[in-house]
Amino acid sequence: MPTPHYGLPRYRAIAEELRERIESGVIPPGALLPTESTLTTEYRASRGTVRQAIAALRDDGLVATEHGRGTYVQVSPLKACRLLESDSATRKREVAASAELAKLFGIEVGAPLLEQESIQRSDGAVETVTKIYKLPKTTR
Amino acid sequence: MPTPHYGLPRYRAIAEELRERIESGVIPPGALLPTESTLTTEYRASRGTVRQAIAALRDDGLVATEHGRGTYVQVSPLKACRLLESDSATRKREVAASAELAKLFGIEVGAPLLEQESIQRSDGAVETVTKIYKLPKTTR
DNA sequence: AGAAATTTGTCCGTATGTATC
DNA sequence: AGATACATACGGACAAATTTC
Repeated sequence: MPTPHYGLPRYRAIAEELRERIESGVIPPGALLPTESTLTTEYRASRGTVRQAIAALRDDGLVATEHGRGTYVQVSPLKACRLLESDSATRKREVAASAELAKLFGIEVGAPLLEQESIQRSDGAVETVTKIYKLPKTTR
Repeated sequence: MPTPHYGLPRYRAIAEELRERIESGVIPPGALLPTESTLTTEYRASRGTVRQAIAALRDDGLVATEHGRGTYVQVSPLKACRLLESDSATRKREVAASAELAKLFGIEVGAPLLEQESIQRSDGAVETVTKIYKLPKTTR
């Protein structure tokens, strides 16, 4: 049977489907995605196509794959905001905008920015450091 | 013929070979890489493997591929990254650890760290910039 | 400790679709 | 329109890491 792909490629469609499951919380951060062979039968796609879909999510940093283990859902940038509220290892401070950040926000270099830093540890070792930059409310 | 791969996977070996050609100037910036089918016969590898090698280079920002055209060597890996990514939503790159991050991760200042940056906009205006730092996992 | 099962990684070959020249 | 080149998709086979028994 041929392999036509009208519109969205299948691997992208599958990636979007999985992305929704993740972002809606059906598959929470830290949980394992269904195995490749499961997804293969679920979507009736070849393993290569499924792997391509997962690779797309991985490129976006949404998931991480480990050999022999599986593919884990990562703490996504958006959800990181919510995590900050409950996490203890979090800190807020005002910093001066770097050249890069200033350009992004469209402000002057050195202008004040609000930085929220969150540190995630595993067995005491720092695993991830998340920094969220926003404009101070006073400038809005 | 089976598929043994002692040590380095073939697609990585091919990627390294191509990287050398690029960085040594044999294939100058702006030039086209050999076509996939050419590389297929050159390395006696399947097209999928060649494409995997090219994808690796693309991930590093060393080349860019255009449908129906070919794969171009980028002007300057580092500079091109900054220029091209000014609009994209998320990007990954390797950065040198600042004093603060080095202390947190327990590494040396300037050691490589993986940074994933995510930009959230609202009506075109940058609202939030999220940066997630992790230790590079695999040996690069 | 060791064997088996599970799961992801690599590689091949083929066929067809789509964009560019 | 035809040729060239990259994109998508399938299926099969074996390798390597992890978990389970």
